[in-house]
Amino acid sequence: MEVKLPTFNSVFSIDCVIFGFEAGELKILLIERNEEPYKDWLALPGYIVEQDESIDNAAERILYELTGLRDLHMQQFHTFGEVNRHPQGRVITVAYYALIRINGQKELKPVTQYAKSAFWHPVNELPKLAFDHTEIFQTGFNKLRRRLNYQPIAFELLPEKFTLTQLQSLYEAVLNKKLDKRNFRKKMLSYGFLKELDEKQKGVSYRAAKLYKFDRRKYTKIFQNELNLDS
Amino acid sequence: MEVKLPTFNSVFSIDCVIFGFEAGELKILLIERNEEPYKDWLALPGYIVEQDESIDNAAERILYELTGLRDLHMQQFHTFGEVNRHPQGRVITVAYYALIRINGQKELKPVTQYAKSAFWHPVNELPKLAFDHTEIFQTGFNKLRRRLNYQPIAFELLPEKFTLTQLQSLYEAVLNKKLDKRNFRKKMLSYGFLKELDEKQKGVSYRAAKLYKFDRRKYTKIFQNELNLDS
DNA sequence: AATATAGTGTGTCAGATTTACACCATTAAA
DNA sequence: TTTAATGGTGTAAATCTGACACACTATATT
Repeated sequence: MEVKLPTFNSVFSIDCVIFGFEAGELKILLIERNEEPYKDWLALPGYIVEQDESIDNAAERILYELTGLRDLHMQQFHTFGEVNRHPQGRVITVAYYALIRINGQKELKPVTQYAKSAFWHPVNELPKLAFDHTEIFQTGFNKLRRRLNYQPIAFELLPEKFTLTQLQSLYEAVLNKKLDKRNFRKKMLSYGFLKELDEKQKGVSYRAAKLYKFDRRKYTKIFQNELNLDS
Repeated sequence: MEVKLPTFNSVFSIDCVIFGFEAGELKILLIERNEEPYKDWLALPGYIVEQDESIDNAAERILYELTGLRDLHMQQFHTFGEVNRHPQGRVITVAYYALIRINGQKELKPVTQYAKSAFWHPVNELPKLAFDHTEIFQTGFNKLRRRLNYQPIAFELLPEKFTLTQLQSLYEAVLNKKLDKRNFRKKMLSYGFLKELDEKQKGVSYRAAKLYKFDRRKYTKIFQNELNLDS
């Protein structure tokens, strides 16, 4: 027996909180909207999910269309479903987050006309955002903080080769507190998944620091036995 | 300028993973479906969200209609959005979880005809469930495990007055491993939010254990300064 | 009354982890 | 050569964790 699903005018969307780290500051990706409602406002990159794509795929597509960025590892973190969160009807949105190295070269260029531009903005002093995007951002930021403590996500925000000071300042930016240099280094190195390179920092006008990189293979070897309770 | 939202035949639903603890065993609430598809199968309590209710409200309503339970503190934990997770069309579902004291008296009685019955089932040896509900359950169970370590959720599963042994066996059931009795007690008591009562267990044929209760006021006082990163 | 049964309740020590804390080294620029 | 800026390092105290065993108490059984 076939039973038909009820047909409602319900719309699903995706919104993305994309974190980057640049010049010692944590930033997120914003777009300038080119569509009503909230035309000309700043907003998180987000749009409507199509009928025939999974929400994970939708997240990737939408981010690409609005910013030109691809192949990020995005994870959903919360779904926002208040009745009046969208002025034009019922829209439930699934929020995703991702981390990315901000790369001077990589241009941010919307592929659709729904956004006028896309750009990085420091997470401190965020302007007012469209819809309930300020709340969505805040929830995502909390998630990021929490995950920083038990997942190797910091390395996705840094260049491939980085100094311990850069790593520490990233932790400090995300957690919003000062850490002790010696203790921080001792602990990070004790994990055993940082690989010390034979290279040093270049172009600084003071003693150059050693460069390290994150050894993902070692990381998984070390932590393969721990339950993955992340889902 | 008014812009109309596109109209898709998208359907939203809620599914609930409700945990209870009884006779030393962790259980979840299942229903027997009375509707196609998957008529007569066992499933998590779940149904479709209405146009004019928030998803949080929908979760409460749906659980009530299918099981007769009300006023649980439910929290969403994941949204499942694969294209073909529902055989009759596109249905995206937001999964919620909650913890509850299983109370002998409290009867489980569906209010709607969509379920034939509702009952508790041990989380070990779960039968095959309808749709992707096995995966939803598994994700929720992982979430529960993780939260047990940093949130005072164990107490929602126990009677108001409980013994330390009961508390320990709950932890053991959720984490699925044996804990050391002396260390467990030392640690729990050291937090300072367990209130020792002047009462003892009754009706046991061996030395009666002291009863404790969870002092939520003390708990919040102790942990008020810690960042609440739970959202 | 004696005994069996079943679970309660308790302390210590070793090892690991966390925290606090200050100074010399190196490089480039002035 | 001096200054400015950051890199890099060790130790000791305090705290936390994990391993480990036995006497106590209440009831039921004989």
